[in-house]
Parts: sequence; structure tokens; C-alpha cells
Amino acid sequence: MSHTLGARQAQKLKTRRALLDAGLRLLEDQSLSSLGLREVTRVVGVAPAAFYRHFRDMSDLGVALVEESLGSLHAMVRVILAEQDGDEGRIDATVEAVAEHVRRYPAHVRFIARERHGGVRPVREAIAAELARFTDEAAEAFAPQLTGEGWSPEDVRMLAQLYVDHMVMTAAAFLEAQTEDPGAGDPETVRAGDSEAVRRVAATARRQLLLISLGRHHWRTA
Amino acid sequence: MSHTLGARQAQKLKTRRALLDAGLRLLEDQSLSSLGLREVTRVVGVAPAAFYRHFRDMSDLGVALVEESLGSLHAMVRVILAEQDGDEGRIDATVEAVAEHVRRYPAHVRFIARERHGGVRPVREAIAAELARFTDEAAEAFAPQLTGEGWSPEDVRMLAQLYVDHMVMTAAAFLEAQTEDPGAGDPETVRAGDSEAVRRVAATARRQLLLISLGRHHWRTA
DNA sequence: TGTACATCAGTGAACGCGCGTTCACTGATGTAC
DNA sequence: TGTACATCAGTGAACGCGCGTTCACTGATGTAC
Repeated sequence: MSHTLGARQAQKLKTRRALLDAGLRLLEDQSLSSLGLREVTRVVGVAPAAFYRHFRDMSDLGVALVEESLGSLHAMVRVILAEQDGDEGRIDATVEAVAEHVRRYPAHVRFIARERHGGVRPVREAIAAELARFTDEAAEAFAPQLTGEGWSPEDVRMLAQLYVDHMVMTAAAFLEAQTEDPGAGDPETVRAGDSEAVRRVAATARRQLLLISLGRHHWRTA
Repeated sequence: MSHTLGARQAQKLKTRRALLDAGLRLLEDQSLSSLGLREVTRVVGVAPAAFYRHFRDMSDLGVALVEESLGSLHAMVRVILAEQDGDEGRIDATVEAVAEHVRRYPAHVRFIARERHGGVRPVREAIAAELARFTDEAAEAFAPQLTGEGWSPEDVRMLAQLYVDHMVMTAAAFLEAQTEDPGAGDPETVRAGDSEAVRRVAATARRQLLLISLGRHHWRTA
């Protein structure tokens, strides 16, 4: 039974999870470079020194959070890329998927937006590397069709990057809209009634994607 | 001679400048929420308590930096909007203006990118308000032509926002490319020889703008 | 199954340190006459 | 121009506090036989 974790290792993982969760929660109101080790352990209810059994320092914890946060986003991106509808349907599905993701993992999204250009280099680099992988994946997904239409690999990548950047931008905008909103309704479930601000962000994102889509269709044929 | 500053007020302004400059410099390697008051006064060479003669706290200094940083960007945006070339020329000029701005004020650009989603609310809000003004200005500049082509005001604004967001994104990308670059040549002057990374960012930004421009032309007529 | 020893996640006390803020002060600059 | 008083940018000492890190430790879990 090598797959059954011993009680010791299971407990260790539980504490690690608690540290990550506490960190993520505390990072909603501050940035990583000002988050204290004692602050995190205090929330979890362990001694400060226990922290070192799991992470070398806060930036190490930050990198672990990047993997978590972008892991969930990555799953979403793959779903979007698999969509095969026409332009309009694909765009609506994309925007709704982003909105849903922000509703479900607001802390993850905030963390990424905040630390993408934040003050902790290893974390910045981890985010950049992961986003570059997103771009690669998007480019790969577009390549078959676009190459057939005469696109160069560089142009395919440039388009993929525009989409990825736009997605991150849109996620940040959703988060802001959702946060400034009083926020009736429980946050765990899909909300039938988004706030006015959220709906405005969605509408803008959709039209921007539509415009980009138009540009894409006329790229080589124009 | 009411316009001549007294020696006292002149000295005060000089110290204030020194505090802002020291803050901006220190913020290249960390974010505002972890920047210490004593750190800043130490660099300037004044007693910690002197800080309070100029700012209530660090977030107050941060807001002052936002005004400075986006003030210089604002000037650049106005120049770009005044450009009247055709699509290609306008795009080249825009990208070059952004590149030049990043070369000249790298610390300003880094500060804005970092604190736009950073951990200090008043600073985030100041940045958001100023970027919204950029968008308004861009929308106003586009309105005459686009309205004539049948664009709704909402769509004009959606396009303006796409441009502003793209500009901020491009500036951050230039900064990153410029920073990872060894950086031969003095940073104060226009550099004839940008690094490979910088040239790649410029090329991508130009093609993205061209694609957006194509989408714009086919928005209503398609 | 039972026993003896090894492992190691978490403890709790201690450390030196730099932090933000306060306060009464100093002395150059400014103002009124 | 000279004098007497007011202003106020910057000082320097003091404070209490929470920080990150270290260390020898404890005791439950794991392992070997």
C-alpha cells in the first residue's frame, strides 16, 4: 500500500495546506513582500518555527502559490482552447469561463495579478514562465488552422500572446468589478445575477475579443 | 515677487523631491507595502521624523508618485493621440514613443505596473482613476471619426480601453525586456541599438496593434 | 504481536534588530515695525 | 537698515513592538527484528 500516506505525512500535508491557505487569504489585503512568516503561522495556529518544516522562506511559499493558482487557470485555458464553436459562441464561452473562474478562485486571481509585477523576483519569474506556457499552448492550438491560412509562426504566437494577455487583463477587471460590488448571493456557486459592473466588464471583453477576431480574419486576406 | 519661493520653502521642496526620488529608487526592488519610512529617510540623509513634514505615511508618498509617474505618461499619450499619420505610421510612432518612455522613466513604469494591482488601496485607486482619464481622452480623440462611421459611444470606449490596456501591457513588456538585457549604452539617451529582447517586444506590439487596427476597420462595415 | 530504536513535525523560549511614532528641541528663515 | 518676535523644517533620543531565525526539546509515528 505505498499509495496510502502514513499518518505523519498526511498531517504534514495538512499543515502545509493550512499555511498555503492562510497565506493566500492574508494576501488579499497586502502583497507578498510585506507578508510576515509569523502572521501566517499565527493564523494557522502553529509555532513560527514550524514554518521552516515546509518552506525555506516566504518567497518559497509564494512560488508554491503560483503553481496552485495558475494550475487551476491552466485547466480552464485548456477547456477554452478545446471549444470548437463559431467566433461568437467561442467568445461568449471564453468570457463566461473567465468570469466563472474569477468567481470561484478570486484569491488566486488577485494573487497572480498582484505578484505578476510584484516585488519578489522568484515569484515574478514563476508567473512569467507559466504564462509563457499558456501562450505556447494557445499558439499550438491555433497553429493548424492559421498556418493553413498563410500565417507565420511568429504571427501565430503574437496572436496567442494577445489572447493570453487579454485574458489576464479581463480576469483582473472582473475581480475589481466583483470586489467593489456589495456582493449579494453566495460566492461559491454560479451567480445568475452579476452586478452591473461585472456585466459591463463582460460586455467590454466580448466586444474586444470580437474586434480582435475580426482583425484575425482579415490578417492575411486583407 | 510672490512667484519667487522663499529659501525655506525651496529647501522644503528639495527635501520632498529627495524623498520621492529615494522612494522611487527603492521601489525598483520591492513593493510599496514593504517599503519602510526609515529606509527612505536613511537614503535621503534626514531624520526619520522629518518624513512627517512631507507625507502622512508611505501610502501618501505612493499617491504622490502616482501623480508624477502617470503625469509623464500622460504627456506621451497626448502626443500619440495627436498623430495624424496613416495606420502603419501611427502604430510605429506609438510603439517607439512607448519604448522611449520606458527607456527614459523605467522606475516610473515599474512603479505603475507593480502598484496597479498592489497591496495599497489608495495607490491602486489613484492609478485606476488616472488610467480611466487616459481612456476618456483616447475615446474623445477617436470619437469624431468613429462616430461618423457608425460606432456607438460604448464601442468607442471599448476600443479606447483596449488601446490603453495594450499600451500599459507593452510598457511592462519593454521594461522586462530592457531589464533582463545586459544594457550596454547609457540609459539617458535614445539608444540606436536596442537589445534583441526589446526589438522582439516592439515587433510583437506593432503587429498586435496592426491586427487591432484591422479589426477596427471592419467593425461596422463587416 | 511486542519491543527497542530512529525519525521528524511541531514546540517554546530566547536573541538581536529595525521598525513607526512621539516629543521637546534648535536654529535658520520670515515678518512686522 | 535694524531689532524683536514668530514660524517651522529638520533633529535626536526614546518608546514599545513584532519581526525572522536559532536551538535543544518532545512525543507521536514509523521501522526492524
